[in-house]
Amino acid sequence: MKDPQKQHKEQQLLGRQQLYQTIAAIPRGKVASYGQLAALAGHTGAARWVGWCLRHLPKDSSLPWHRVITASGKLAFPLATAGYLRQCEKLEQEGVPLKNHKVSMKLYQWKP
DNA sequence: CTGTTGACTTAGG
DNA sequence: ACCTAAGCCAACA
Repeated sequence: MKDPQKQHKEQQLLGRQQLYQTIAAIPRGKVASYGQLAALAGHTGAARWVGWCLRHLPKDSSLPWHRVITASGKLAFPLATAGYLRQCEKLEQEGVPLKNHKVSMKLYQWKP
């Protein structure tokens, strides 16, 4: 049995690690919103922090960052940007269709 | 320690 | 459905 304080310390030290682990757990063909991931990683309300982390993600990261979209079902990138196009491509590749630049959260949102 | 930033979210209009 | 304003949290300078 670990000390509660130590566990809390570990939770803090985890930080991005926990978030990355959560993102990696998103199954293929499903998507999750920033706020949802933040909450699952133990940082409720830190949706913008999730965005910050992804922005600082190593270029060679194997994380399925393309499965992370906004709560409204739209991609977080502005249209006609390289990031937007890449994410769109990967999502369709995994069987997640985009209707008029939007994903149907009702059908494709990951529910753990 | 204070201020700024951002691949966000929600509530109103 | 689209736009705006305010709220939110962690990392950084």
